[in-house]
Amino acid sequence: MAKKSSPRWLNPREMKAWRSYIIASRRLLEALDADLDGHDLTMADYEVMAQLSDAPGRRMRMSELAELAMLSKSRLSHRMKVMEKAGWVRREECVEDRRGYWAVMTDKGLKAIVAAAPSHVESVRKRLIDQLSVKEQEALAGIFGHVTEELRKQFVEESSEK
Amino acid sequence: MAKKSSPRWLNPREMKAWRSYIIASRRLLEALDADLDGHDLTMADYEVMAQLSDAPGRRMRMSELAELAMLSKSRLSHRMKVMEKAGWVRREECVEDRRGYWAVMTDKGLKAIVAAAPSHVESVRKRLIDQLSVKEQEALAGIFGHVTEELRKQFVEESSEK
DNA sequence: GGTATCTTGTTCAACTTTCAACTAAATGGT
DNA sequence: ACCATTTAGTTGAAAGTTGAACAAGATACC
Repeated sequence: MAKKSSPRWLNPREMKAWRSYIIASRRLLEALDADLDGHDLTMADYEVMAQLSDAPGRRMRMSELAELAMLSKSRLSHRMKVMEKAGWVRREECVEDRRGYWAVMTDKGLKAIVAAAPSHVESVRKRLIDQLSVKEQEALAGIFGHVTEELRKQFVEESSEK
Repeated sequence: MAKKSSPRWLNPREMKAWRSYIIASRRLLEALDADLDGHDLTMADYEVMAQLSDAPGRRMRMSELAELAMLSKSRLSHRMKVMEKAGWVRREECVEDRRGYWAVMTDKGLKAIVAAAPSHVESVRKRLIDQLSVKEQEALAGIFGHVTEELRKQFVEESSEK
């Protein structure tokens, strides 16, 4: 953990890459969230609903849903309570594992996500995807595919060291 | 606003670009925040401190700081209260504009950011920058520089259309 | 100078997220 | 069968964020 060598500051090219990325990402997320406002959804809730709508029987175990939507169990639990109150989802006890629950999307929930999806996709296009050439789309996928993989490796390493 | 045409769903290439990006971004932010944990900083607070440390006299008006750090005035106000309690910043009344305040970084605050910076930069390198070739760094800067610009344009358009 | 409007920054209340504690059920070893 | 450990999921309190409302000072126009 100790730092012996002097810090390797970012050179101008590296700095530009990093700052461009971080600034655009925040603005992009802001814009996408704002675009979803009319549908009473945040990006996080949208992700939950989208995953659920894709699952067989439109149902998924809470843990798996949390995993896919990249939320903590606790956070998902709280959000589910809200969405349940809105009538979009329902929780069912799980027979195979009596500790667990199924998150089940209701018809009303399906209607909500189906209503929101086209405008969300349009928003993703307008704010990002349609701004990029095919080459750039491929570069984006390449860069971040690689980054994800590397983060996973690093996570495993860090978990095992001590 | 009305949607006449059927939604233009993302094709596989577009989908891959979008998903890779959004997933990696969330994981990356998580990792960077976790790396800052030891210094009692979040990315948002780090940004505030970094901007302030760069400003002439290590002081900046609240509004400008909020702008640069991409926080709402309200949010900055709350964070400042916390950081003030930690002794990292101080607020001074502004003589030229009596409505306003200066956010001023204290020596203790400077020490804190100077202590955190090398490990944060190392973290940005390890998680992102050092994973990329020069070409990829340039692609990243190009893509997101362009995206930022476009978002700004769109924002102006949307503000003016009633 | 008077007054309408805009800007600065804070505050309060509602809401969201995090973190640690907890219940209960499953798993695994002996 | 027993007990320790792990896993699923929820809860409640604390911390963080948002957005509207607000006070007070600046600006602009007549």
